[in-house]
Amino acid sequence: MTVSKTAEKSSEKAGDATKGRKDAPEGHGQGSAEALQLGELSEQLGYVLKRAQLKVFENFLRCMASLQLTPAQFSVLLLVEKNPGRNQTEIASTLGILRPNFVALLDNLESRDLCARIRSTNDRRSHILVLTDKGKAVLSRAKKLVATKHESRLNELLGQANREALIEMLSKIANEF
Amino acid sequence: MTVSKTAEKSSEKAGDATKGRKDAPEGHGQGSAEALQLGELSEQLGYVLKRAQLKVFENFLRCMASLQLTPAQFSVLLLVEKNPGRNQTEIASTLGILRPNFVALLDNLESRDLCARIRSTNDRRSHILVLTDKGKAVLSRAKKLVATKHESRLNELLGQANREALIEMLSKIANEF
DNA sequence: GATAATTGTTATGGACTATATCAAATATCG
DNA sequence: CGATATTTGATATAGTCCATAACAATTATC
Repeated sequence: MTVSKTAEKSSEKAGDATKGRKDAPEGHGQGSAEALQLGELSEQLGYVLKRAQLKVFENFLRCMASLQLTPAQFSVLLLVEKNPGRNQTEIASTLGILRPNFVALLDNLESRDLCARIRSTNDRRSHILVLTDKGKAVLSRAKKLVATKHESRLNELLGQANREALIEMLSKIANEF
Repeated sequence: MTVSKTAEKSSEKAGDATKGRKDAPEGHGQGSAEALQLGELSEQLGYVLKRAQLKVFENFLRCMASLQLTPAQFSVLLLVEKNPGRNQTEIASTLGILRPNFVALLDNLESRDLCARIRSTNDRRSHILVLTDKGKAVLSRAKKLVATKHESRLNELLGQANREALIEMLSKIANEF
């Protein structure tokens, strides 16, 4: 497994910092005027990780605009589909979502008829979660959109092999750091 | 540059889902009882990226507990050190922080005497940013902590080469996705 | 059968993010 | 020059996400 070196961009990003320098006679401090040096920042794992995460979520939302699914909602649908019949606590905690915060998320999915809460006959405290037919259909379309417009984007950027290596490393960090 | 395959863990994570199944006679739905299947979720870039980011920030905060520096504060100090004499707008926008939100962040750093706002003589609207002596000292200690307790942790987890490859790929995503 | 624990829920506060607006200062242009 | 537009730091405010406490209903424990 090989990683091809490619990131040569000097990294610009937020804002548009590219106008013209003013070489004033240094009244006081005033370094000068353009292109800040990121310096050690571009080597900071946390910094670059956060930036990448924001970009990926942003792209995800654009890809899912037609279905109106957020990353969190998508992950819930995926998990419920894979594990039908689990209750809220199980689904939520697996996703790292606190039970109180999961309620509104589910209310949303249920109000859109994508997911349903069913009172369990075994334990009448808990709500069993299942995807509705519409939920299954929407999730199916969502998966295609993700594969087509989202993951594919990453593949052309990094290449299939690097993409897999990346996910592998991130998983390792998420699970063992 | 080569990436060694290492992440073989089946990815567990939140909660402790590893006890024993109960094969109840399926009163209604109730799948069964343990270890949810993540399924395609573990392959979703956004999912794994977010989880990794949270873990890394978490670890960063622990490492910086003695200095009470958040990732955002650390990044500001780093950037101001590397680019002394820039104004708030420049520093903030480079970090992807909106000017209004940058004010409180700076108020904090300034109240702790880590950073100073100096009214520019060239443009009396803007505040030039500089690290105080204490700010420089704290940043220096912070860098050592990060290198010692934070980055090193990543190195033993992935290996030096993979760590560099990872940061390179994340940078690429952050800048070109 | 009394007490403890669990489930879904509500209320609430904190952190982070995003927009509109403002006064002071500067830039632009007729 | 002088009117208008723009920029800078700041405030106010709203929205989202995350975290804790508390509660009623239900179940588990002893």
